[in-house]
Amino acid sequence: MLKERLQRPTSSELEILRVLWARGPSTVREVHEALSEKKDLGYTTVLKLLQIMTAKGTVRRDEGQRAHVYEACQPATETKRQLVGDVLQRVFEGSASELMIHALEGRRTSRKELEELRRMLDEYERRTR
Amino acid sequence: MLKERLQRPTSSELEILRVLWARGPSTVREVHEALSEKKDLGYTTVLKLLQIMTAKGTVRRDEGQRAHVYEACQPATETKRQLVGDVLQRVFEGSASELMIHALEGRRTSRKELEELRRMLDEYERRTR
DNA sequence: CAAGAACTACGAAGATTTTCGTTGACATTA
DNA sequence: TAATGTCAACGAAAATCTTCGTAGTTCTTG
Repeated sequence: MLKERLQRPTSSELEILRVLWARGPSTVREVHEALSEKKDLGYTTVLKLLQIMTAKGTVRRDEGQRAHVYEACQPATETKRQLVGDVLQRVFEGSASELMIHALEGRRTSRKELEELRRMLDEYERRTR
Repeated sequence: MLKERLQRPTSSELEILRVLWARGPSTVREVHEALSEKKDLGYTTVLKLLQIMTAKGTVRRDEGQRAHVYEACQPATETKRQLVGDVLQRVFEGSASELMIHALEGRRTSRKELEELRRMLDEYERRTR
């Protein structure tokens, strides 16, 4: 089942990916414990999710040990890009400024974050000039 | 069934909302025709979706005419805010600059769009100072 | 070694989404 | 007015997502 690109993790899958991104390769137990902080999920639920994600090619696993070790197939950045790119197209017809306007409304954005955003733009522009 | 806030339209629902946002209040036939440009959906599929969205409070309808007229309950901006806010939290832990970085990578962004982004930041800053 | 603990695999129930077919009401028109 | 077209309501199939329980296997340890 080769099918690298185009991940669209579901909501639960994303939660698991976030753990894997934060912790690096992890066992079911580790993912389950990390998730337990926030949600109350059964161990086998997490296991099943990881099995499904393996089938989908979202994660791969090392079966070397008895407790298999799971790892995201794509780097976090790539998946995040796809997720935001999806919203960008589906909601904002590709307009990054529309996206950002709506991201900034609906919350108080600190002076610091605005500076950061400007720095980002300079950086991006310099890099792609 | 009062439940104004917190819309999380599904993928299909979003497509319908986009038509309603673009056209304003519309009949099933009108929505169906607009969608047919892109996708191939049956008339009753669109009708059913609109009925479900009515039940969820996503749209309301005027039954004055034989062909009911549907309209989004929330202004487009509000729903878009919620959609992007959702991604902002779930994917980027609330960091707008992370969101923007990933939105810009994964595509070629024109000089024009970058200017627009800067203008938008200035505008936002001025407005919230 | 026997009992219990830690794991994976399976299957399946329940919820939600997506998509239509069918039916019956109402309207237009030949 | 009879045939044809346009609509909404319903129900329901198929696909996907979410969540576990159970069974069977492989350690660990008293």
